[in-house]
Amino acid sequence: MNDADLLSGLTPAQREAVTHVEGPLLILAGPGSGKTRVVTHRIAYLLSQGIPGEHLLGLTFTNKAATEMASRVAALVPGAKVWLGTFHRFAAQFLRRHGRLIGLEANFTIYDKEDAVRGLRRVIAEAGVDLMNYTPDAISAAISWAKNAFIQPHEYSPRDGSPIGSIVQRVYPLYQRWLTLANAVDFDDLLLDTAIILQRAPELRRELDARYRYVMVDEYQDTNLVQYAIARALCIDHPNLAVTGDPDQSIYGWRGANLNNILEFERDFPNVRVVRLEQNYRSTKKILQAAAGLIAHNVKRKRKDLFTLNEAGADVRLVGYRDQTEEAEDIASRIQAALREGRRRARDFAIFYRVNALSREFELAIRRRNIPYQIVNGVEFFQRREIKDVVAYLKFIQNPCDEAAFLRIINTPTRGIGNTTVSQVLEFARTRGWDVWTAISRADAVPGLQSRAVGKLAEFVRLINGLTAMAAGPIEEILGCVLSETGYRDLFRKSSSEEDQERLANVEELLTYARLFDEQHPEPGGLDTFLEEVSLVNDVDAWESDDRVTLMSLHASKGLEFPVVFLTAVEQGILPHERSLKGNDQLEEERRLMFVGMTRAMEELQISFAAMRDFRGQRRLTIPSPFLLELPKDCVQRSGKALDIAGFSDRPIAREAPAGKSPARPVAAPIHPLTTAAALSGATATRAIATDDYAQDMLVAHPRHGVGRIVALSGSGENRKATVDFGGRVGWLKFILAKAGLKPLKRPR
DNA sequence: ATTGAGAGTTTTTTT
DNA sequence: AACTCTCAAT
Repeated sequence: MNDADLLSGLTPAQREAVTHVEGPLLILAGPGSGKTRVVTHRIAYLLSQGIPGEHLLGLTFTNKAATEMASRVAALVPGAKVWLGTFHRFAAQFLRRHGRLIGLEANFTIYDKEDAVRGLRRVIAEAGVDLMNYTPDAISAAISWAKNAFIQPHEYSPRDGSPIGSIVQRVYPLYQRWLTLANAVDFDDLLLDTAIILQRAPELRRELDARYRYVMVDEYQDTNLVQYAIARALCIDHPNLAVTGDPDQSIYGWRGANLNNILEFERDFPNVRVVRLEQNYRSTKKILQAAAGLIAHNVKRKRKDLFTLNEAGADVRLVGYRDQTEEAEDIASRIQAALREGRRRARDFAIFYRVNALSREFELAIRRRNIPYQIVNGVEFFQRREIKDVVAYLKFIQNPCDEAAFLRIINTPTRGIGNTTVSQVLEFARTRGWDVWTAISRADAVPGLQSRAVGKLAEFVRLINGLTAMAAGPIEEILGCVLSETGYRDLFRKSSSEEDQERLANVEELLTYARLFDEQHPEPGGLDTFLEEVSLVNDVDAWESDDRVTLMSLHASKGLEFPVVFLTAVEQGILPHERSLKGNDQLEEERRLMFVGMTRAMEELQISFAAMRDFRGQRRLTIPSPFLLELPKDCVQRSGKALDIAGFSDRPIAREAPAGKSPARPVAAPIHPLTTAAALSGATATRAIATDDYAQDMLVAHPRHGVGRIVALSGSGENRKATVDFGGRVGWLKFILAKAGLKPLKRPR
């Protein structure tokens, strides 16, 4: 694509941003202002100016944003080699290479919050710290806060008289030492360690600065101090930092995002070029007007004048329902009616809520009507117990110092190694300064250990050794062996409980995921990449714009757009959330959150609340959110009887008949995003059909060896291989399916 | 060492 | 209401 094509169809402001090459650039981009388009076109423009792709670095907050950008850049400049990804991924890759400088081996593990809190618990217990009445969660949050504020263990000092502060001061260094011994980092460390290294190793910093001449940061308003430090470190010799952001869409203050980073960008980079994108291409006038009216109530804000040339559109609907059931049913009915009349497709709709826990009622109402839907829910899949258990085996194989993984798998499934044994081993490890693996490898040296326990531990070590031998192979194969070797598979096979069947289904989904991964990463030794991916992805990233109604939290909605949006449960205590009522800053963040939600809507927006809501098993009367009173009246139409109760009826209430019920139409059942991704992948479609007939755990017949059970599968197409367990003398054998003539006997289950 | 019952706690949002 | 953790019985 040539320059003229690149620049055609851009407004003067957009063009100014796209053609800016040298020096710092700040793009203040309102919602729906074509920001992504500007960023991707700028990348294409830089490339067209002869700048090699290797010199460009784009940092985002979600993988989704990164993927989106990458695919749009690829469309503009096929084959462009630009590094686009999240801060956390960048940091993880950086630490794989340079972590040694801070005591991390290349095979370090990334702990999620659950792992981190578990470890913290242990550390606290071992050190005998009195938590007073604080929970480990609270301590963990405090440590996380410190890390985001660029405070290292030895630098931490509590504010005078802060009880939690003094606990943190004691625990933080212990926790950090525990992580180091396990060769592990938590999410915050990824960024913090990277920033520290860049600070301590000027040579390396210079090298990276020179390598990444042009750095771009998306959603700059969400950066915290540490991310700021990283970006800054890469832009000292070559101050070509281009950031995009919108202070009004800053909704991650609770994660340490520092709004000052964007508000003071002009001070940090005095000769910055500032470009404002204030024209909205997404929403109707009424929607934009309502959103602008709301956000105008924020005091700490740079004024921005949003406008659109789109048509006025319908009024924003404000509906008060009796309770959450009526709310969910009415919304589902409206969607159903629009689908029935052919006015809309399912993918046109989105339902937003402040907390994920509110999704259930909507899910039920929508499912009842057989409307296809998709819940985009945090990190749900990889958070499930069975998934984490199986993945923990992989983690332990990759990094045998990983204590969190060890604790998770040592007795899962149960193998007769109980708490006492584990504690003795860990204690032993501590006194010698050994990691867990070393300790269990020499279990016979542990004082006071029963001989039975020693035997069991030796067995465990053998199991892990066996698995480690396969570590360089395909992930799907390793997983398959984990399942059969640990007895996990038998456990599931024998069980008939609903719960276990669901677990089995999840594990199988993980296998599919692994298979897809293997296909995309054919080179051996992808285990660390796989684990990194598993640790850093979330379900939002797997979100497919399939033809389904989308249910998601307000936070997850950022960056997306939908023709019709339902913003639900806008009640005091929910939006704004009760834990955000304290400070004005927090209240303003909640208001921004609502602003973000509203501005996702293109054509229709409905905002609702319920007069009664079930909460923690209790039914309570609610108070409508104060934000509702801040909506400009002339673009909002009110309805619903609860408005009377709520004292909103200063104008006659338009009663609308609820959308009628209709015979259910057969539509696809909702499936998990990961399944969707797998089902839609081209790789799946082009695979040879025959090899698809084989599945994990299937019984097969071999002409010579007789009947065996498939332990693991790997590879794809003609190269798809199966590891088969024939039992007895024959044991395990590996076959190329296309050639071996294995006869499928029976599907598992 | 494992299991099950009862107690107690939880929930904001996400990399 | 749902989940996790603790403690006592097997």
